[in-house]
This record gives sequence, C-alpha cells and structure tokens, in this order.
Amino acid sequence: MADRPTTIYDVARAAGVAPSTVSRAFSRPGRVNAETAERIRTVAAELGYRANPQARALSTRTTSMIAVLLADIGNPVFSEVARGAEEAAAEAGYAMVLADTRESAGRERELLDKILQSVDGVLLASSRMSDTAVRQVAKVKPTVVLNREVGGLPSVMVDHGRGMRRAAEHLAALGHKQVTYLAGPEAAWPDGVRWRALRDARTELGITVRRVGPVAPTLNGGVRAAAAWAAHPTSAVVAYNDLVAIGFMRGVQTMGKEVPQDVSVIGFDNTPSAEIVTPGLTTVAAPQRALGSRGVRHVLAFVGGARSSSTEPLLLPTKLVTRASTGPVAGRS
Amino acid sequence: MADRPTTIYDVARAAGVAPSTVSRAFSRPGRVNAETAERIRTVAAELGYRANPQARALSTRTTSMIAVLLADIGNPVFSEVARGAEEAAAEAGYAMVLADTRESAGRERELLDKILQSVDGVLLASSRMSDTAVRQVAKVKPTVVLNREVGGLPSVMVDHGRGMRRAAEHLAALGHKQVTYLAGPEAAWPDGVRWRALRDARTELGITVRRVGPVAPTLNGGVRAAAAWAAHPTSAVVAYNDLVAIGFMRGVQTMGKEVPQDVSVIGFDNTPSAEIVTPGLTTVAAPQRALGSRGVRHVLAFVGGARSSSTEPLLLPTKLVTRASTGPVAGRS
DNA sequence: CTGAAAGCGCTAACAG
DNA sequence: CTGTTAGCGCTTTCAG
Repeated sequence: MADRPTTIYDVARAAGVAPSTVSRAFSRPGRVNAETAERIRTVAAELGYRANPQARALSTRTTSMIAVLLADIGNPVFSEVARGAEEAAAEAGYAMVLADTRESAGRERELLDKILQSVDGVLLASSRMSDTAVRQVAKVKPTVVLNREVGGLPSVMVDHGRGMRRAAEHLAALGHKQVTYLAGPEAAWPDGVRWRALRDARTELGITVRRVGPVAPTLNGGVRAAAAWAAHPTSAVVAYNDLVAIGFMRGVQTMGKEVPQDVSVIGFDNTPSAEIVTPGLTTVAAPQRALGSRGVRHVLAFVGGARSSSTEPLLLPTKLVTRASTGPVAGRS
Repeated sequence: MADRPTTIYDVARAAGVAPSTVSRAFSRPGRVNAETAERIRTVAAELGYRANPQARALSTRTTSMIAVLLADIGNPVFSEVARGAEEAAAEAGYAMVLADTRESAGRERELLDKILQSVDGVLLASSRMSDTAVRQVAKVKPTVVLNREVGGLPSVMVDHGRGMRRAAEHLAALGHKQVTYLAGPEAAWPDGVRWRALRDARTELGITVRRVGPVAPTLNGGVRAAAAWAAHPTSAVVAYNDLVAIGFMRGVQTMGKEVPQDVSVIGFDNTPSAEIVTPGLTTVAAPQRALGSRGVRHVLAFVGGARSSSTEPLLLPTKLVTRASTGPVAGRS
C-alpha cells in the first residue's frame, strides 16, 4: 500500500523549522507566526502530509471517535437513530464506531471492552445491560443512554407516555370506550411507560383498558395477538409497534373482520411499512433521527467537559400520524 | 472519569517482571513461560489492566478497525449491508467505523480523509467517487468495493444480471410478451446491469422490452412511472427497486387497474415492505447481509496480506421471491 | 514566537 | 525464555 507516510519531521525539514512548530501550526495556529504557519501548511499540502491519529491520540488522550451501541442495526427504528448519530458526529468532526449488540447484554459488554479505550464517549442506544454495568461504563468514558433512565446518567428519551396519551385521546374522540394494548417485550423500557400512560388516561378519557401479551415484537407476534384479542374483542387496539399492529391487522382480516370498521388499530414508530400497508396505519411517530443526533451532541458536550449538572433526561416529543386504520366506533356495520 | 489507567508498567511491577514480558504475554503468548504468562494475566486482571489501543497502534501500525462507507444508512438495503459488515468485523475482532456519505462524492472524500489513517482497511459499499478517486484510496489502505467494478480492485457484487434474468424468465413463463423496465438513477451501477440483462434476454425468451425513466428510486418515482407506463402499457413491469414497484402499483391502482390482473409487477431488493404491501410484491432478493460480511472478510484477507491475485469480482447469487403481484397474462379479465 | 527535549504506552530488535 | 534499549509520531513543557 503506502510507503512510509510523511511525518511532521519531513514537513519540518522541508519548511526549515522545528518539528514542534509544525505541530503547533496545526493544533495551535494562534501560537505561531502567521507567515510561518502559512508556509508550513503549503509545504505540508505539497508533501501530502496527514497527521497520524494514533500518535496524536497517544499524547492527547482523545481520539475524535465516539462509540454508538445499538441492539439491531437492521431494525429501521435503530438505523434511523444511527443515521442521526452519524450526522451529529460527522458535523462535530468525530467518527462513529458502530457496534451491534444483537440484543445481548453479554455481547454488549464485550464490545465495550474492546472499543471503550478507543473512543472519547459512548452512546448507548438500547442497552440491555444492567444499571450497574452501564454506570461502570460511564465511569470510564462520558456516556449517554437513550430511552432509558439510569440514575445519575445523562439520557435522552422519546416521550412515549405522551405519545400513548395522544393515541388514547384520538381513540376516545372517535367514540371508542374500550382499548386493548398489545404489549411488547417486558424488558423493553418504552413498553412499561406506554402501558402506564394508557392506564393513567382511563378515568379522564372515560375508557376502559385491557392488556394482551407480551407478544414478540414481530409480524407474527401481531397475528397471535389478534387471536388473543378475539377472546375479548374491543373496538380499538394500540400495539407495541408498527410490526405488531400490522400483524394484528392481518390476523383480524383473516378472521373476516375489517379495519377500521370492526376494530381501529394504532401502532408505534411510523416505520415505512405503516404507510404501505392497507389500510394505512395510524401510528405514533418518534423522532428517532433526532434521538440519535441529540444523543451524540449530548455525549460530545460531556466530552467537552460539561458537568453532570444536566442530569435531567432530555425528552423528545412524538407525533400522532393518522391514517386509515382508525375510524369512528359508530362506523361498525 | 477515569483516574490514570493502569499500564503495562504497573502490571510489570506488580508481577515482578519486565514490561516487555507483559507485552509479550498478551500479544505473543507463545513466547513466554506458561506460568509467568498466567501470573501476569492474573495480576493484570486484578489491576483491571486494558491495553492502550493508540499506543499499540502507534508501534504496530494496525488499529483493528475497518471503515465502512455507504450512501445512506437509513435505506434498509444498506442497513443490511452494514449489519453483515459489522458481524464479520466483530467476529474477526475488528471494530467498524461507519460513515454515511449521503450520496455525495465530496462528503465521501472528506470522510475518508478523516478516517483513512485510523483504519486497517476500507469497504466502499456504494461509492459515488470516480474510479481514480477510489484507486487513490486503495493505494493507502486495502480497499474492497461493493457492487461496482474498479479496474484492478477487489470487489464483491450481487449478480443483478442473473437476478433480472430470472425475473424475465418468470414473466415469460407466465405468458408475458412485453416487459417494461422502470429504470433507476443512471449513476447507480446495478441499474445498467439489470437493463442490459433484460435486453439480452429478449430473443431467447421471445419478449420485447421497453424502458421508462430514469425515475427517482422512491415511492413517488414509482407513481410517476405509472403515468409514463400508461402511455404504452405492457402486461408486465420490472422496477428498479421495491419502492418504485410499490409506487407503481399504487399508481396503476389509482388509475383503476388491478395488479396482477392488468399488469404484473416485480421489484428488486425484497425489503420488508414487499411482504406487507397488497398484493404482496414479487421481487428479486439480494443477499445484502452476505454482501456486507463477504466484503469485510475480503478486506481483512487483504489486510492479512493476501496478494491482489483475487482480482476477480466475487459474485453473490440472487433469489426470486414470488408473491401475488405477478400472474399469468391470460388472467386478464 | 520558536527550538530542544521529554514523554504518551506499547512493541520490536538485540543481547544474554 | 526474559531483560534492556530504542523508537512509533505527535504534543507539551521549558528555555531562550
């Protein structure tokens, strides 16, 4: 590949200055004569000089890289988070080391063990590790968690509670009196928040609520949920995510019922599929991209030396996207 | 965060050996007395010693990281590639630096400029740079390109030609005589390959082909393509990708026509949406995940010192997934 | 403002 | 097999 790359010494010799001056010309432009700096830069460009990041990191103890860990890059929800994270990182001149934990706390620990030393900060997008394990990480490098609260650590989360609230209001406005929640994995943090928000809205909205599950957060999980729901049908259903909602719709359609005539359905996440399915799925959209970018910016703020004063979780708003899967309860034929 | 991390010297002192021995105990276990090695490892564990990757990199000139550049991490096709890449990298003990070029050759260059020095190899998943620019990169670090041929550089690609061929055969078998191809962005390498493959299949399969576009590779692009197609309708259509195919179906349905009764539709990529749309979309599935993992393994092989002998592009097979969007031409009502 | 010199933590010869 | 001795390329005092 490369012949020996040009170093600071090569540039120094060619420019007729000391190596330290070349170094300063790049890292501390203010502390060097403007003309000399200019000359050095010219010479460096001619020689195609690129600073060696490892050497720099060794003496400065900063790498200009941050780690982003998520549970499954293939999941559109997380890939949006990754996108936002990458954008924010690139904008700040940082590179992103992305690791996929495949939903395993063990893998997560191993990965961190490997890359923690190579980054300036960490964003845990969907950590499955215990609180203590997360804190351990935070002790080594500035760490921000997403969609989770770990006592004392900075975090950014989507306001799932309010999202559920909006969904419930929408259904109540359409005249629905009974709502079933199709619960997702118990380990999933947003699941609990949503269910509680739905229950809390009962009296105020004058609805009764029921819970089915937990079901797998997949198309099939939704299909199975439909069977469970059929035992105690309600005129409205809110699902853990879009996939479950779509599976549910498919399930009830198989049973000869129609959406939204027989049952209104709401999902979570507003994945591309929500727009494509028939009928279009009403769903609670979360700003995943913003979640990723805010998360990274938060990390970088701490890298830059912010104190842990901002311990309060940052809450990002959701938006209810209404489509054809919800309708008035009176629409029942 | 951390107090001064423990170094090789701390371990050496605690274990009563020379620093170099500690180093060897980790990097070259064979070259050290088994018992001493064991003791060193124990002491190291007690002290919580972790090697400093920057220091190691500085002297070995290898970082155990590889760069993966792709055009848009939000695109499910690429996120699958990223997933495969990450898996292969992790398996080999490498970390993945992921960068999103946002379809811009300029950004791509800048990003590479920034991270090239920090990685042992590069995987260009959907480079928009010129051939010469790509070669420039390859001169600095082992580089593998995906879905593209850059003279002399190792590459891995999906056999889009055969995929198209299979699609055409499927349509011919159903009795279709005329096929329209909804072309994607001209800059996209697979687009040309597919169109040529379709044309080449004409005589043998006894079909005539037509081309519409290029259209944007989006839902809307597909809708517009439907309008263009309506000027010269054919009984079958193959789209650049699933999104275009789905948009097209939506477009023709709006015009009061039915799929597949009035027109059979085939997409490319087998994205999740293909399964969810109504009718289900017949599509050419590409092994995106494998593409990513093979790509990374290829890179690592070169990092490991393989000669450029394997200049032949590695071709990965596609699979035709048949669903309800294609049917016999006789099915016309 | 610039040069000289001392590391950052690890690996790599070279002796023994 | 183990210890000693130089660096890897850059930043950072410390003088001047």
